[in-house]
Amino acid sequence: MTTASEPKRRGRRAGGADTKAVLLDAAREVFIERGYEGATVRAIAAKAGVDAAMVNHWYGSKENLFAQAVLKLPFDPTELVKRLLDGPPEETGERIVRNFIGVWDASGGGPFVALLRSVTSHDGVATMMREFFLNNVFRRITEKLVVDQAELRAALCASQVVGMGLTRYVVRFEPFASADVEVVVGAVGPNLQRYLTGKIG
Amino acid sequence: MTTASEPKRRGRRAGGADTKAVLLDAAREVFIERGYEGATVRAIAAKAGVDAAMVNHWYGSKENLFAQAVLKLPFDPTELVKRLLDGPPEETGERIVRNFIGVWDASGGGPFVALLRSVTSHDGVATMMREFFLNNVFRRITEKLVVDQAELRAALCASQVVGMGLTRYVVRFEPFASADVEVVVGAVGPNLQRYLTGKIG
DNA sequence: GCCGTATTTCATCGTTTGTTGAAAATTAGC
DNA sequence: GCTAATTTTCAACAAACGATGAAATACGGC
Repeated sequence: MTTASEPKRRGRRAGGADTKAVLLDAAREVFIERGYEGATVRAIAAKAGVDAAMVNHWYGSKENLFAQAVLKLPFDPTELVKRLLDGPPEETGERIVRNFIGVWDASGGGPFVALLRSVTSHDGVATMMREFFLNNVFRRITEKLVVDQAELRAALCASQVVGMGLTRYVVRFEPFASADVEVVVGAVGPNLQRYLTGKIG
Repeated sequence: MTTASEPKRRGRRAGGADTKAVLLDAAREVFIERGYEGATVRAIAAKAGVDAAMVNHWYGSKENLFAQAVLKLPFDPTELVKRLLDGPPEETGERIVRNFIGVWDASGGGPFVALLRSVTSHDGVATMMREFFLNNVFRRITEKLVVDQAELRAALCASQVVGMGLTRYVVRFEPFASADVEVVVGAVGPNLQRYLTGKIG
């Protein structure tokens, strides 16, 4: 068996860097930049400074590497929802915008762009986005707010939030893409709030 | 010269169908379904029922075929803008939603999905989306409405509209994806209207 | 019916893709 | 220092890609 679930590290390379981790970081970068199909195993290995065969040695396949590097959530959605619900209910929309833009901006929009860039070429990315945005985040929020049409409201919020990400990080509609966080909060927040607690009929 | 800008049709094949046009339709379908990189010249030719070499014979390259089949607008933006502005200004948001959803639904979301599926793998798609949504549509609308922050308002509208498309056709957030057009109009229209003429500061 | 051109077919080229297995290099345990 | 396990390198594989050019076919003009 060479798939190496958890190496017992008998040998180690000169640089001392952990190849498996370096490979994961490089993979994340390249997947973000080029999407699943656009990212080649050789390009990932090159960015990591190792041989291409290391990918299959440490992760078995490109597919599995993608799952580890991109598909796996880097944080706990429960914590995020708690933060979004913490405060006046009538300001939930603004908090949602502030949080998402804040997190995404901090990483240059990376994780979101990675998902979107691969939503075409990799089965399961769309499912994963549904799972996250709808079931793990917005559905839980509309649940707590006790409103009618909870599912539709959640989907509406998701539509505005992913649209925000698409606009700001991928297609880059100016001046929205470069606008200050608080400008976006002031603009989008109230609309999100209407989706959450307003009249949508 | 064999690139055939406008063939003088000396010869014709048994079926009588115009290969160039058949190829264009097949290309549009496959590009929509698999994106630029995912769509192979051979798959397009197969769907058109012709040899793969026909692609290069009639269009020179896969690149050019993509431009002809997907990148080229199938309609006049000016006409669309006129339609969107025709009516009470306070209902512009609703008209925008009704029009876009109407057009997209009629084609199963095809054109929009094609753009989004290829926004990763083909240079110029993002530029083309900016050109269309911002400069050709929403920027012209906010211009006519004579409002402050016209650029930002246009970008905000674009963010909601592309988010709508992404949600309804690509990631398919339910129940939004299957909702009746008028439900979407009632839900999203007012938000779009606020982006157009409301207070966004 | 012949000729020239347009169209189509076919075989094939040169790359690039993910993946594999054997050999080489490196390190820990003793 | 020897051994065994691990990690890395290297060469190569089969498959699929876009593209090309020559040969074969179909058809209108005459």
